[in-house]
Amino acid sequence: MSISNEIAAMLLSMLEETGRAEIQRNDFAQKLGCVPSQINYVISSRFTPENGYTVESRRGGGGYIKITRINYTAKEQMLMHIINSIGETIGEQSARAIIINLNHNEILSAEKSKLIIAAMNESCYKSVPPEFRGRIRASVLKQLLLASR
Amino acid sequence: MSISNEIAAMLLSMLEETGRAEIQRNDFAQKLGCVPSQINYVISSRFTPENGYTVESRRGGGGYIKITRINYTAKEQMLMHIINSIGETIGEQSARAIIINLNHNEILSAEKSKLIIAAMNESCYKSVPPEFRGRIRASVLKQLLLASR
DNA sequence: AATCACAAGGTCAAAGAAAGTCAAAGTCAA
DNA sequence: TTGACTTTGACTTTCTTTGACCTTGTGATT
Repeated sequence: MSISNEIAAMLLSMLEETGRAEIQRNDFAQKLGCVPSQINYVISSRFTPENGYTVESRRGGGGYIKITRINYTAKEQMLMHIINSIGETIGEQSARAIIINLNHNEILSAEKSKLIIAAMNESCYKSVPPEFRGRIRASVLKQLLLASR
Repeated sequence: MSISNEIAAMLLSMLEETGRAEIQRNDFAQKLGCVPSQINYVISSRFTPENGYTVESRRGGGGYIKITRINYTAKEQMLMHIINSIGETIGEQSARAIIINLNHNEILSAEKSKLIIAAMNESCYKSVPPEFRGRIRASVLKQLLLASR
């Protein structure tokens, strides 16, 4: 298990309890035995809007970093919003993040999520040159999401 | 007995126990006395969708390779049979026919069928030269069927 | 008010750690 | 003796870890 994963797990468990995670970067890094900037790395690689999180922070004395889960009220609109936000091309990891997030928000059932994730698997696109893969993956994802309503 | 067979046997025995095998490529290769890339060879030659396996992986620190196998009930056998009957490439109409058929035989729910049919839509593959389309469609279909149980 | 020191957090690029790709070379049975 | 399957290793891509340096906020001193 990598340190980044532990950091993420720690933050997730805080989010679990109270719906938000508020930390002081240096303290937190110290507690987990890593350099402070690694906290930023973890946040920017795992607690993205795509993953359903927002992040606020403040510098200076008494500074902090606060992570909250995005709470979508209109679920149907969220789907459309997400579909529209998908660009011309997408990678397996990002696609996966989107699906997991939708599942988290109960917009996609576990079963459907599983299917869609399967269709995002890189192995599906092996037969085509790399520069094409993201484009097709994006189209397939959009079609699947549209059909999932 | 070739090394590749030993690697496969090792993975199979892991799968036996829990239905999934998770390894770290370099460690595993070391333990078995082969070069890391041979693990990829074994996986891509033996743990294919046609054989009922799905593979996920991550690179970088803390990376891994995870193999899962489907269970073998009557319906799954049926599915595997179908998956194996799909060739290297498939057109939208044939794909659609297969799915509708599976749905009629109650092997696929209406909801799942709808999703899979959406992913077979020619419009998904427009961004890629025609000669590639059938191939990707076939891989996507196989993955989806595999994940549909 | 202007300045200064300190206390946060932010950025970025280099180095490290894993897995993926590909093609050349080797093996072996038909 | 050819053709399918294996083995190997150089090179690539992706993800993580680290640290030097930057920016911003707070409070104390002039």
